Amino acid sequence: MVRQREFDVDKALDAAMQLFWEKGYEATSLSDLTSAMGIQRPSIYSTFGDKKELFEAALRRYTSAHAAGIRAKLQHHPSVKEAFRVFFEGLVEEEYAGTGNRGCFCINTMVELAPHDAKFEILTREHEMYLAAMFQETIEKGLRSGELQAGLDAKALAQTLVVSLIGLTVIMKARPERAFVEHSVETMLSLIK
Amino acid sequence: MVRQREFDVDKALDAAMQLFWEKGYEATSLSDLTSAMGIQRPSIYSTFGDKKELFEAALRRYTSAHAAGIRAKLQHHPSVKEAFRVFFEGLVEEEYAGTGNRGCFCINTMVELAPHDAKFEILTREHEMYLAAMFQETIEKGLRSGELQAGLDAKALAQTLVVSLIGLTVIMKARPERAFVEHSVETMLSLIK
DNA sequence: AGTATATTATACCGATCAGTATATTATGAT
DNA sequence: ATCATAATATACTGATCGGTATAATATACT
Repeated sequence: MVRQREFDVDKALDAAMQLFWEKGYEATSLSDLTSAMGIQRPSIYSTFGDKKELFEAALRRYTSAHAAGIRAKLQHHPSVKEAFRVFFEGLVEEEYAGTGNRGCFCINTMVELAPHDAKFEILTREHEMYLAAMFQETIEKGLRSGELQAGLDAKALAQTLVVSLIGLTVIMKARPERAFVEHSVETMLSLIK
Repeated sequence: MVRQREFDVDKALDAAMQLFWEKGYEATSLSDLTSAMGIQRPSIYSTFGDKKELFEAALRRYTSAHAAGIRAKLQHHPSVKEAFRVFFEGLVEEEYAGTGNRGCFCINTMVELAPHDAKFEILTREHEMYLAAMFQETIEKGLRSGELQAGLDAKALAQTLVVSLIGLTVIMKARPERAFVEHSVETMLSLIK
């Protein structure tokens, strides 16, 4: 009965996500978006709404993929200590390997939009809280298995690791000497005992 | 021989700093700046150069004041542990007291500009390295006085505290429950032993 | 085949962007 | 008092911004 959409909504949203992730909200123009997404301006508006709504959709796409990725990494090793070590060291390795340096889309948004837009304050907070909950679950698993020493405060430690993760991600944007972040990672990991 | 400037360069730069600090580079327009600085557009260009140069001057002004402020706080207490405790707890108190929430201008710049502009990558990195050096000096003072236990790695700890400071500052933009950051601060401080 | 409907492409909207040309005004030396 | 100089205020530049009106195009049902 009607003409059907010619582009892949998912692929288009992914392209928008990549662009917003790299450049942020303000610095990304509608022209940038149409080029990257391979569709025309009216298609963006009819499918995703205005620029802010598209950004929100892109961020939601990012956070769910990001959370799923971290969950997978934390479950990859039977040892909780080893899982966290591989996770944090992999984070550093990833940032220093490539030339690009996008960091975390959610953290970028926390800095750029959360202080001026309640919707993104909530959205980014919820993501970080979700990460903290995953970290806490992982630590509690280590406590149950006896790998981690009893009496360790799983919640406080999980929250500390989230703060560290954010700090690491942000400082790497300034490209400090690798030893700087490696020392920090080592010290952080020493808290998981 | 010539007409003299009618506005206070320092006051104008301070107004620009406040604005860039609050809104970031892209979201601050020249019109915003002329309003806040109380001067006309050509006065900005003749005195400070273009928007990027003005931003750089504002950031430099911020980083020197910021570093001096932190130095003063770290030297305020004879006990190193107490000095760090007061510093970090004051940081949290400050953010949760007011309604506003600007965080740190340098961190904002690390996220917004450092990944795409080498000048700001260097500038922000140098500031964070300077903070790390101050932290390290403070820790070494505690080692010399015997307050801190011998064998403690002053450099690694200082770097970790800088990462934590950044993480705390950023997560507070998402306004998590205060207990979240307080737990993190407590855990961080436990590393200074 | 004809028609209703939604997607597409083009071109446009007023508003605002960073930056500047122009002309006026104020200063200090002669 | 005149003049050279620089700071000021106004108004403008072309470019780009986010968003949309319009018209052409393609589909699925009758």
